[in-house]
Amino acid sequence: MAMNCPSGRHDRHDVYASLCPCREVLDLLANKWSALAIGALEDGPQRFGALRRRLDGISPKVLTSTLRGLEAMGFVTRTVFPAVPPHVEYALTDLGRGAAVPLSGLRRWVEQHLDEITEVADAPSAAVRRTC
Amino acid sequence: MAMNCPSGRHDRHDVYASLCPCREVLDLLANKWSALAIGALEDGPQRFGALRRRLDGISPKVLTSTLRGLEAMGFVTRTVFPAVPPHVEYALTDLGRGAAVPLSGLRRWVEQHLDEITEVADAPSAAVRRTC
DNA sequence: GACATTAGTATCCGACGGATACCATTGAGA
DNA sequence: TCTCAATGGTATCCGTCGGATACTAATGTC
Repeated sequence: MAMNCPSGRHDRHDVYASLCPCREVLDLLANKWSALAIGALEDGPQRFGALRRRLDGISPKVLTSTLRGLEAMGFVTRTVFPAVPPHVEYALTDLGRGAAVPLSGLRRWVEQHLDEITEVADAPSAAVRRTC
Repeated sequence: MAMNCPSGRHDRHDVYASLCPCREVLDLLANKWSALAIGALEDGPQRFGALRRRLDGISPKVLTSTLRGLEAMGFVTRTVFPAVPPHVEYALTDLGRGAAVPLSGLRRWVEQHLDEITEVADAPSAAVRRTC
């Protein structure tokens, strides 16, 4: 149970240490929209509008801030093609492709176990709709 | 690219469909504190205070609401032992143990790749502290 | 001249996260 | 007897964030 981070140099990081930068990264990735955006970009580079449609229900403001956050940490690149109307492409970096692996695992787990979850969450004041 | 959910009965769920209950589940699990709490509970049942200490930096209010959310969806159980001072134990359900797998993957990935991330996020206005 | 397209930004509002203070109850210690 | 610590929260306040909606610039097309 090492508290590795708070004390200077180290080569083992710990998401359970509040001062470890891990926390910021976890906060960025452990987020509904980030998980969906990175997953969408696994199919190849996408334009803003395509992501907006794929991430059904996201508002443009939130999509912008999600992508800016991912860009700032080096998970995606943003490429502007000078054209009118504007043409901007977002793509995963190598780092982004790496992060996509555990995130895909999470998305897949949720999809595959939803039925069990709704079953369980059923009895007490149903926090989850049962049918789509 | 199936939009499986919005139309009644189905046995394939899709986190990319805004109306699929998947979304609520993903929103609950794809969250910093949920990921940490479920990870902490993998070591066995824990009391409120122990979780509070383990999830370094969480406020009691947020810990309560996180645990209540996980309980409502059937990922953790809450057991009250009638005693003074109060004694309450939180534990993973089978479902919670299942969800813990991809979440561990995500936490581990972040810890193992933090150095690359800070390196990349370095050049532009460093959104991430480099040392702990 | 009117309209569609694209990648956002501007604005408003309510919900949520985070920080802090506080509570009830009892056993142990002074 | 008085005081203190321990536990599992709740109450309160405040700033940030998410979500919804409207709007913009610049150009090609009809």
